[in-house]
Amino acid sequence: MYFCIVKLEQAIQSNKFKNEMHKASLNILYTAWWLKTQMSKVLKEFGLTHEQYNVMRILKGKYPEQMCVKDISCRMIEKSSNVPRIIDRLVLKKLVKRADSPTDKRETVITLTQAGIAVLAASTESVNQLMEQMVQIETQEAQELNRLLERMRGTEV
Amino acid sequence: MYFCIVKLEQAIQSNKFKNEMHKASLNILYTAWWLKTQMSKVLKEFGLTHEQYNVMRILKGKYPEQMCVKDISCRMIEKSSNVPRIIDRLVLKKLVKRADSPTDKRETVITLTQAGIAVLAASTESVNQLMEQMVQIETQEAQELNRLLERMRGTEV
DNA sequence: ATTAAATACATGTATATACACTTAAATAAT
DNA sequence: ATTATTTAAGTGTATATACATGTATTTAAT
Repeated sequence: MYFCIVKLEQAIQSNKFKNEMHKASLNILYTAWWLKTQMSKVLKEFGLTHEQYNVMRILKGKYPEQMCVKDISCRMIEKSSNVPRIIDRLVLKKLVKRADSPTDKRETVITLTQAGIAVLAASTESVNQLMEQMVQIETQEAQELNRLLERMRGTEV
Repeated sequence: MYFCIVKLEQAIQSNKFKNEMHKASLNILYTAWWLKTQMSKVLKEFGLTHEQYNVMRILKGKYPEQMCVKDISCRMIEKSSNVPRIIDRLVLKKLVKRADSPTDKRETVITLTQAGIAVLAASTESVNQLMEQMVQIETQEAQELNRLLERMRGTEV
């Protein structure tokens, strides 16, 4: 049982921020890293990486429908992920299966296997448990966080 | 000139969130990816990756003092970054120089070169410019965002 | 003083990211 | 109908991440 580093200043050993906005950017990057690291620890017990888990969750969202690679890609959190190769590894572990599309010969269609569904269910339970004990902010605070993040991204570029 | 995707639901083509907390986690991960992607576009013009830039900024914080690899590592946003190899690439580009430590033979000490300082200054200006036009939230909102992120991480595990 | 433990860094491997390029197939244009 | 364009997926390369291991050196313990 330990306390994680709360303050960004401690985490990156710096307090030289240009302004609150700059600090917020670094805070978001650090928090994302922290979230991924915590989750990866749990997923590792199931032999999964964060990205493999993400692909499986996306497939679950449409199950038992099949999904083509493009449809998975556009739902990924990190858009530049190389989905074909993530699928390669899931196929090797027999957690998903890949087949040629009947309607479009360019496409391949992917589905979870029964093993995949089982592993996903078990790992999701562990991840949810972790999240509940790790992150204890109120619903209202989470809402405000969502509002601010979307406001942050919502600017003309 | 285009508008970026504001809503998480659009960005990842899903509205199936367990709760606001779950949505906030995904929102943080997506926003971090978005920030890194935008910044990387700018840094690419200077031949830098996001991580190489981070190492150079850390070195700048102590300049003209030299820093050992460990001191750089513990200041990285992503703690699991492999700093020796990031430095390898910066050395090849002659943006930093590496020398044996006079006090501890296990250590190597790193400093920015004059070229490194110039490239860092120019790229930082571009990054700041991008940030200013990209992210237009109020100081007060940024403060609230910082508070919420640190509250989110500030839980016993 | 010698040995044991800890530390700093480097190296190795698997996976992921970022992005350019290739190939085959589908769609649009003529 | 033929050609051109676009699209879907896969491949290749450089870099980064995550983590285990190796090696030299320093510090602590005896």
